[in-house]
Parts: sequence; C-alpha cells; structure tokens
Amino acid sequence: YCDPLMTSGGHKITARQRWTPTPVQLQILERIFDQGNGTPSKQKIKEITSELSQHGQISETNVYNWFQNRRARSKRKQLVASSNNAESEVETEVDSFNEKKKPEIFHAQQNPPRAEDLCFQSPEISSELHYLGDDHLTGKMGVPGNYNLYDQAEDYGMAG
Amino acid sequence: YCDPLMTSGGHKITARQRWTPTPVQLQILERIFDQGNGTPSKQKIKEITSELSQHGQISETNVYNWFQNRRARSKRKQLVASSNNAESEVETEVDSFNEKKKPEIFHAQQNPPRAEDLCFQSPEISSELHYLGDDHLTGKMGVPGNYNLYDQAEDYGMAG
DNA sequence: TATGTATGAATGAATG
DNA sequence: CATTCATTCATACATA
Repeated sequence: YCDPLMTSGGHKITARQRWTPTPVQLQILERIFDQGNGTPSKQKIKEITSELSQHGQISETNVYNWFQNRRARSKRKQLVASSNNAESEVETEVDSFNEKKKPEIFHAQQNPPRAEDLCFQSPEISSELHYLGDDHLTGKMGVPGNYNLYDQAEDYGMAG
Repeated sequence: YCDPLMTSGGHKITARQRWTPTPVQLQILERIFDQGNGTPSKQKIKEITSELSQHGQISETNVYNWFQNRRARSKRKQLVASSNNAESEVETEVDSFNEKKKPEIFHAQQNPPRAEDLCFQSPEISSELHYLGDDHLTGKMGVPGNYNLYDQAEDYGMAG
C-alpha cells in the first residue's frame, strides 16, 4: 500500500479519521524512538512534526500519540516476552497477564445495553482527594474496607 | 464490538477496571463543568457524586479525576480550524461521528464540539498534547497555519 | 464480504 | 495542577 493520505485513484481523501503514518514518517519516528528519548518535549514534538510534515500531513498530536503508544506497546511486548513460560494464549493485547502491576480485580459487571448500570471503583482508594485548600477535609470518609485495588505502599497523606 | 466480558470458560474476566461514566453522568458532569470550569470544592465533589450515584455507581474519586482530566484536557478551547485545509474539499462524510460511527457504544460524547474535523486530526483537540498547559494561554489560538497553542515554550523539565 | 490483526486515539487513573 | 502511564475503543489494513 502507499500513503493513504493520497488518493488512490485521483480522488480526494475521504477525510481519514485516523492518521496513518507513511513509511517515511514511520522510519523517522522509529529512528528518534531508538535514540532513547522516550516522551519528547513539546519542543521536540514540534520539530519532529515539522520534519514529518514534509512527508505527509501530520500534527503534533499524532506525534505525541505515536510516542505514547510506542512506549506503551513496547513495554507490553517485553512483558509478554518475559512470560514465555507462562500461558501461551497470547493472542492479542487484550490478554490479561497481570502479574506486575495489576494483582487482581475484585469487581465484574456485565455490559448492559442501557449503560445505566456501569459501576466500578471503590470510594476513595486512589488519587488524592485532598486537593482544595478552603475546606480541607480531614476526617476522610470512613474507609468502608480494604479495597486495595493496587498494592499501594506509597503514602502521601491519604491515610491519616 | 461486543461485550468486554469474555468469560468464555473460567478464565480471567477482564472486567472493566476503570469507571466509565454513563451518558447521563457525563451530561451532568459537563453541565457542572460548564458552570464553573474549575476544580470543584470538596463539598461540591460530594454533592456531585451523590447526584451521579443515582445514575450509576460512582465515587468521589471518579468525579475528582474527571474534573482534573477535564480541565487538563480542555479540548474545547483551541480551535485551529478554519485554517488551511487545502486538500480538504469538504465533500465527504466528515460531518461527525455522533451517530453513524458509534451506534452502540455508550461512552460517546453527547455534544462534541464538532467544527474542524475536516481532514482527519486536529492539532490539539485530542490527546494530551498539552504538557505546556492549556488554560493559561487561552486566546493564543486562531493563528492560521501556526499552531501556537503553547508558544511559551517553557521548560518544565520533562523528559526532554 | 467477513474475520483477524495492528495501531492510532480517547480517557480514567496515577504520580510528582 | 502538570505530566505520564495503562487500558480500552475504534479503525486501517491484511487476509481468507
């Protein structure tokens, strides 16, 4: 295939909903990625975008996303590769080989067509709910239990 | 696309680990966000959570995170549209994906600021390409042919 | 045409 | 509040 941005028959582009990097762009991107610089700074993004613009339509967002995905997938692949002795059901990335980060999930719910029953997340197990400074809660809502979604060992004033 | 619950035989169900706002919840949230765009106070969070609880399971954390993300990703401020879009003959079905693209998913946005999806991807209206900030530079947009969303080019000491 | 895979994009959550 | 991570959704593209 060729660059999808270009019409494949002398027509106009059908407004691709999703950017498709051209082989050239991909090459450049991968090259930069290999250099070791994970998430490039916005300055870098602009430069890269500018460079890639010469090889097809592209935006800074595309570049940013690309690096984000690249990094994430790369890590994913590594994990899969590491678990070579594990199950061999590795079909797609939707596989849940959680062993490093996600120990377990505690809830499961269906996916009703009404979307009125979606539920998840325990009361306040995660982020910092101690932001604002005017009221500054102190008592915290009584933690109903130990949801421990993640094995949080960090303490930033959440519990106490 | 079918239900994310595969459960095809005593395997890990891979249920949704993260909260997914229902259309109703989203509406309410956006409504509140529009009223006083900013991080609601702790008290407000509780109230909102209570309100949203009537339309599905939700926690204060979810609400908090939502507002944080919402603010951070105010992809409703900058409009680089009406710029070049040279090759964009604007003749395709680039209308929007409010109904024809996502018929059965529920996390679709109710009223997306459709305006400049001419080509395929707007510079900033998508992901988090805002590491330089997004609110303190409001009004910088509009410059056709130049995405000066973050012309400050400050250095926050990120990975770059 | 129908299915499978690869990957860009959206977004909830986490971290500093 | 800023930035990054992780997971999922949706779509381009390849294949049968």
